[in-house]
Amino acid sequence: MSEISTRYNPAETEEKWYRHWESSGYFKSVPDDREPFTIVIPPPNVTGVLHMGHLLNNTIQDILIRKARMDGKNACWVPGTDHASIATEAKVVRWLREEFKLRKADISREEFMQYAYQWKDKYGGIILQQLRRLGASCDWDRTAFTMDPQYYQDCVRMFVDLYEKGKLYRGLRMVNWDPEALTVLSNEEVIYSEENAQLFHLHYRLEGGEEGVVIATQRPETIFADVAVAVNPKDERFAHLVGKKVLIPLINRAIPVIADDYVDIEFGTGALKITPAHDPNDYEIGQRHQLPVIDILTDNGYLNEACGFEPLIGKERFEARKAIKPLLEAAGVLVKIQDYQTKIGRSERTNCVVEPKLSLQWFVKMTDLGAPALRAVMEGEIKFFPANFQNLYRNWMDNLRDWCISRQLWWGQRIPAWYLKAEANNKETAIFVAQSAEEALEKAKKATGNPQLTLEDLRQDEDVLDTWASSWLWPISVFNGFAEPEGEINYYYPTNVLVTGWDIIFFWVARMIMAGYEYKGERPFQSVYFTGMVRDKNRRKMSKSLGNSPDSLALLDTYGADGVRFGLMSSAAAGGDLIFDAPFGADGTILNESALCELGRNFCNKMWNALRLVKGWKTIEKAESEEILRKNELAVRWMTEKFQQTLAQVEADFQSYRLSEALKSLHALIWDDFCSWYLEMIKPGFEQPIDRGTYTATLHLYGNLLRALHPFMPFITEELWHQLENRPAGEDICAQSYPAQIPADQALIQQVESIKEVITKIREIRNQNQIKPKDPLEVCIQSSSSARQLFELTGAREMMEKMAVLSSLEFVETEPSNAKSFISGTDQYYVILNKQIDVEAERAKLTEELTYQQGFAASVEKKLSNEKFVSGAPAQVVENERKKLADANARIAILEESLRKL
RNA sequence: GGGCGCAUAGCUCAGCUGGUUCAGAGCAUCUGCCUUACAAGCAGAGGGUCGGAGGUUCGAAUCCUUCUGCGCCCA
Repeated sequence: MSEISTRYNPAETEEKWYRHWESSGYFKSVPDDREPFTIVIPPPNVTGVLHMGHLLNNTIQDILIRKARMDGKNACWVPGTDHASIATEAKVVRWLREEFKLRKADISREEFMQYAYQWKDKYGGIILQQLRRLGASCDWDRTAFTMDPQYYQDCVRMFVDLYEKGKLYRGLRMVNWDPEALTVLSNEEVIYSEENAQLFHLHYRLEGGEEGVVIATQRPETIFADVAVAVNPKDERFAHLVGKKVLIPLINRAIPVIADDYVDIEFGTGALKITPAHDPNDYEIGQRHQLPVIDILTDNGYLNEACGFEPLIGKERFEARKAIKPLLEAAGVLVKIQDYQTKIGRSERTNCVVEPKLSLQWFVKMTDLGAPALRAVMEGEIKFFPANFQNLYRNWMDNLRDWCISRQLWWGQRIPAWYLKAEANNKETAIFVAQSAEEALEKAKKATGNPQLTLEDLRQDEDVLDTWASSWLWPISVFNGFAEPEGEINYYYPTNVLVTGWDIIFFWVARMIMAGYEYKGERPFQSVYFTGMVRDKNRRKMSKSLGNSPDSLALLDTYGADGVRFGLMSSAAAGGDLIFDAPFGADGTILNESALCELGRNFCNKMWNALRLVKGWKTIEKAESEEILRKNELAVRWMTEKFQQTLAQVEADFQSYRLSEALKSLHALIWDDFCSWYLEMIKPGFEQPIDRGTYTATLHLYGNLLRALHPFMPFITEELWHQLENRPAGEDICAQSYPAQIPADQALIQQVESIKEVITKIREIRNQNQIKPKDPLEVCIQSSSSARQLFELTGAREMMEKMAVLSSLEFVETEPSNAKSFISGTDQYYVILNKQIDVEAERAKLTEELTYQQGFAASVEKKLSNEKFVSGAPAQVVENERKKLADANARIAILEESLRKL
C-alpha cells in the first residue's frame, strides 16, 4: 500500500484519460436508432481564452451530456467558436498596428481579411484546447465556426430570404455610433455607467421679444442641431409659450415651442431642447411632431458645416463643449451650470463615448419574428430553468424594436446587397439583394431594363452582419440545416438543452428561438438552463478588465479539473450568481486560490484514500465469525439501499436541472455514508482479512458510486474505476451505463438510522467524559418492545458494538448505577461509566429535557384537540401528529422515571 | 419613470406543491483526537423570532397586503 501516494494527483491522470477518451471516439456522434441528446455549445469568441464563466457553463454542459451518454442516449455536444466581429476586428487592427505598422485604412478589404484569417489561425481555437482540460466531452469532429464557408453561406441565404419576405429593410434610424471605431454598436456593446457631468441652463429668447425659456442640457455643443423646445402639456409655467418661437443662442435660428408628454416637469427647468439628430428620445419626439433633422456631427465626432456657427466648425465634440462655454457666457445666455450625475454610454471596445447617430442601416422587423418566439416560452414549449426568467423574456419581447444587423466592419459576413455605382453612397434607390453578385446583376438588369449592365456597374454593400445575426442560426447551421434540411438535422434538431448565461437572453437566446421558428418551424431547444454570473467577493462580475478573475488554467493546475468542477457546481444553483471565493493578495491582485475548489480537491483525496483502504485489504473466503458476517451483511444491505435512495434523488434533480443539489447529495453519500459509516462498519481489524463476499460487494458499491458521480467529476472516477478492478479494454467508466434505479427499502434505512443515532449518542458521551475512542464501553438498553424490535434486525447489535466500540450490550429491566443515560427514539440507553455520576448535573439535564418534551407534547395535543385540524388536514398528517404525541409521551415517562430514581 | 428579483446561522446559500426529511448544508467557531485510508483527516458540540408589521388558513420560512433595506433589467 505504501507505493500508492496518500494524495490524488490529478495532473498525472487527467491528460492521460482525456487522450484515451478522445482517441477511443467516445465523444463522437452519428445518427443511429438511439434517442439523440443534443447540446450546441454557446460558441466562445474565436480568439478568446477560457474564463470563469466558460468553466461554469461548460462544466454544466459536460455533466448533462455525460449523463445522457451514460443513460444510453446518442449524446452529441457540438463545439465551435464565434467570429465575434467587432471584438476580433479590434484585436486584428491592434495586431496590424503593432506587428506590421499598418493601419486599417492603409490596406484593402481583401488584404485585411487575409490578415484576419491569419490571426484567427494563429490564436483562434486556443479556447477549444482549454475546454479539453476541463474534460469537456465535445464531438470535436463537429467543431463549427461562424465564418466557415458553409456557415457564411447560411447567413447570406438567411439575409436574402428575410429580404424577400419583407422582414428585412434598409432604413435611416437612430443607432449607437462609436466615433472612434467608426461603426454602429449593438446595445450590448455599450456600457453605461454613472459619470459626473454638467447641466447647462441656457436662455432661449422668444422671437421678437425679451422673454423666453430656460432649457437644461448636458450637451450645449448640440444646440445648433436643435429644431424645437419641448415642454410638458400639463406644465402651466410654459403653457403660454407653446406655439410661439424661440431663438437658438449664438445663431438666432428660430425654432418652435412644442408640447409633448415625454418632458419631465421636474427635471432641469422643465423645458427640453429637441435635437433629433443627436438624441434618440429627441428623435422620436421629432418624428411625432414632423420636425426636421439637422446632423451637425461628422462620423468621427467633429462639428460640421451644418451647425452654421463658424467658430466651432471642425472642432471635436468635447472640444466644442469647452469652447462654447465662454461664448455662451459672453452672449449672456448661460444662466447657470449645475453638476450632476448621469449615465454615460461608452463603447465596450474603444471606451469612447457613444454618439447617438442617425444612420442608414439594415434592420430586421421584429414583430412577426417575435410572436411565435414569445408564445413558445409562455406556453412552456420551451422551458426555462429557473422558470422566472420567463418574466425577463416577456418583458423584452413585449417591447421589441427592430434589430439593426449591419456593422461597419470588415470581419464578418458581408451584406449581400448590391447597388448601382451610378448612385451616390447612402442615397441608393435601387437595391439588389441576392446570393451572389451574378444573381444581383441579373436582378439589376431586370429592374433597370438595361441588359448592358455588368458586374462593374454594381457595388456591394460595405457592411457586415452583426455577430448575433450569424450566431442566431447556430443550432440550425451547425447541422447544415439550410443546405440539407432533410439531413442529420432531422435527427439532432430540436436540441435538448441550451446552457448559457442570462445576460445574453435577448441577444442570443431570444433570437435563436425566433430563427428556430422562422427557419425550422420548430423550437431550437426544449429547455434553456440559465447559469448565473461568476462574481468576486465584492459581487462584481468577474472580467478581464477589472482584473478580478482568477486564471482559470492556474486553477485547473492547482485543484485539478475535477476539483474545479466540484467547486463551481457545489454552489451554483441554476440562475443564481456564483460568488467565487478567489481572494485578493496584499497588492490587490487576484490569487489563483479558492476554498470552493479546495473542497473539490479534498473530495478527490477522500475517494482516493477510500481506494487505498479497500485495495489494501486481504480477502478470505468466509468471515471469521457469524457476528462479523451478520454485521457486514447488514452494512452491505444498508449501503445498497442508501445508494438507491440517493440515486432516486439525483435522478429527480437531473430532471429539474438541480445539478448542485445532485452533486451535494452524491458528495454526502460518498463522504458520509460510504466513507465515514459504511467503510468503518466493514473495516476489518488491523492486518485482518475481509470475507470475499463483503469485499466483492464493496467493490461493486464503490463502482456504482463512481458511475453515479462520473458526469460531475469525470477524471477521478475514471481513474478509480480502473484502479478498483482490472477492466477489459473498452470498459471505461465514461462508456458505462448510469446505475439503474430500484426503489429503496426505506424501512431498512430508517432502522439503520436509528442504530446510527444511538452510536452517535454513545460517542457524544465518550467525548463529554474524556473516554478514549478505543476504550470499550458497556451499554445497557432499557428493555422495551420497540428496543427489542430494533435489535431483531440481523446484524444491528454487531454493528453497534463495532461502531460504538462496546464490550457489552445488554437489555436491562432496571437502571444500572454509575451510568449516563440518553434517549434515542422512545428508548433509553445507559452507558456504564467507571466513576461517580454528578447527580445534580444529571438531574438538571433530565429536567431540561423533560420540560422541552412536555411543552412539545402540549403543543401537539393542542393541535390534535382542534376539531378543524383533525377533520381538515390529510389523514397522513394527523397520523403523524398522533405518533409524535405518543413518542413524546413515551419519552416523558422515561424521563420522569429516571428523575424519580436519581 | 416602467418592470423583475432578493432578504433564512458570523459568511455563502439550499429549502420544490403550505403540513416531521422544517428550520437545513458547506465554510467559520468551540471541544477532543497525529485512531491502523485520508490532519487536505477523524469523533462530537454550540449557533437562527426565516428583514419588520398585518392578513388568509386547522396549520405559514413557504400564499396575500404593506413597510424597510438591497440588487438587476429596460427607459
